[in-house]
Amino acid sequence: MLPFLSRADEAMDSNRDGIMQARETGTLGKLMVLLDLVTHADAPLRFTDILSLAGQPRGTLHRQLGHLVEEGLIEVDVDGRYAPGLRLLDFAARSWARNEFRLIAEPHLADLQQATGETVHLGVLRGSSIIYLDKVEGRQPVRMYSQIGNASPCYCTGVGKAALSRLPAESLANLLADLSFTRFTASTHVSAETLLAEIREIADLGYAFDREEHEAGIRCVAAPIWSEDRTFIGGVSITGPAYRLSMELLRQWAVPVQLAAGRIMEGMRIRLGPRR
Amino acid sequence: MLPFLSRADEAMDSNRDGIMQARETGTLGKLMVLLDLVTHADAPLRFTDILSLAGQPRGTLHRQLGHLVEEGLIEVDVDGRYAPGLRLLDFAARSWARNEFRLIAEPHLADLQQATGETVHLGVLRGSSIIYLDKVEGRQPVRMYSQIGNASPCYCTGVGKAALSRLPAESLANLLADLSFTRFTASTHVSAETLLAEIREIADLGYAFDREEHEAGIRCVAAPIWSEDRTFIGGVSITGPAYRLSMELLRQWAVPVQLAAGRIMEGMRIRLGPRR
DNA sequence: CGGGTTGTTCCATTATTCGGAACTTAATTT
DNA sequence: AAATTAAGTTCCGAATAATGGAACAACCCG
Repeated sequence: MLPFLSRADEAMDSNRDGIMQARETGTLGKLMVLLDLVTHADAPLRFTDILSLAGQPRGTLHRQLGHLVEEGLIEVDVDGRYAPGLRLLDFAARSWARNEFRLIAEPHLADLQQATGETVHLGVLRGSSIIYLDKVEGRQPVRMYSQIGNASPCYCTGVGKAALSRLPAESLANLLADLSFTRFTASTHVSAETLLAEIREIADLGYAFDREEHEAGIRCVAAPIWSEDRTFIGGVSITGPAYRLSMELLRQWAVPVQLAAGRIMEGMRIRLGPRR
Repeated sequence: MLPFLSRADEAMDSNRDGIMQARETGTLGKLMVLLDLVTHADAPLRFTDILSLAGQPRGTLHRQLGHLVEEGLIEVDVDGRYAPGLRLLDFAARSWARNEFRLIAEPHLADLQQATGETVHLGVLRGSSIIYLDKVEGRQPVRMYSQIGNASPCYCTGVGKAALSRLPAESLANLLADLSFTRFTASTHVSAETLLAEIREIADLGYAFDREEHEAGIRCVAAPIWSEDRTFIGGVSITGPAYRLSMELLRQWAVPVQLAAGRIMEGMRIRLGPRR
């Protein structure tokens, strides 16, 4: 597979108590759990905060954080609070700049934006999250990094549900089994049953809606993008405010979104060569 | 210090042979060296490429890469080549979105852009690199991530040289001693002596120029931003094409750039509280 | 088919991490 | 101001994970 392809069905190791489980990668796994804690927090965390979240012995945690700081993955402020480090930016900038999937999709996203005048997103399924890889807005200069790179749940985003509709049955079942739902709005799916029902519908139609399920007042229509072997799955979407995007309009736009998705898949096939 | 503050004088561990040294952080350090190799490469690397670059035994390297892949920091394509992983994006998006320095500087960058019509950059000194934290362009929608997050050398960028001019003498000496110069254009500094001479000048003037030293045809004027204890150092700059930005014009803009830098420092002081 | 290249697995040795406890420092209460 | 509690740091024997050499498998390519 291309560099942007990876197992779309890997499980996430977290539970509801805030205590995170180490992954099967020894030392690295434990450190990444900490990095996750620090980067996902709403504000810089103090040592004790992390201590209770990580459930590690004090001495151990102290050294682990020290190493992360030493490497620039985490930074410490005057008050001894831990915040994400800037070295992460450098890593990410490179990861993004050369991502093949993004490069292939880029022109088609621009076309779609031109055709509709609304914001276009490109996302990839990673675990049970959608990671947004690109965004093309109209008019106003984009607030960079605004959405790009962010991981959003798959069960309440258009791209997410579109992606799930192309997941092999077994992978989908595993993913749904481990999924925990958070109600963001009145229309957010909160059960695997209703979600699965909609995913089946989407699989037939070939496109998905987000009916203000993630953010009140925001709708979108999305189409899936997948590799033949289904190891790589993502999607494109058109997003905008509900007052401007009626469900009727979204239904009309399902066609151009699917066309764009098709062209991107075509581009992938060319890059991949005829053999696959 | 604030979360965005960290030792500005830490040394970088790399040498010219392409063999990178492990840092003093045990297992993590070794893995980060690998991640550096993969993210800094121009194209996905094959196992053997990394083998020669990293100078590790095959078995060891194999396991290390396996762990990085397992954690999503690196991804493997069909041909077994290694590329940066998308998990890095998620980390970085959060690191960026909540960075205090950037948040404080944001409005002043916009003002500066409005006043001059040219591109404004915000950067921070990390080791001997400048990491760009923000960018405000005129007109055209920004190509996101384009510059943001990128690490550039300190000795050939306006922000870099401005930052160096505020580094304590000892830290500066250490940094210069370890610096290795790459000639990007005809006017790039390639010796510590000439660089030091210019830095002394900049320290007096309070602003720095980039006279097409990093990229031919691109000039800039920059002013330093620093915390009182000099543990945090960065800068703002106005950048643009040489044909439009005469040296005369840049000299005029030195004033607004310094004013903007001053206002950002003021903002930092308020955030930090009166005690420091 | 044969020979080189590339990637993977195994396992005894070695180095690192682990984690309890003692210790220092800072903040809070009496 | 002294006493008390909380917060953060250091230490070191025991437990664990990383190391790296070598053997093994897969893949080209001529």
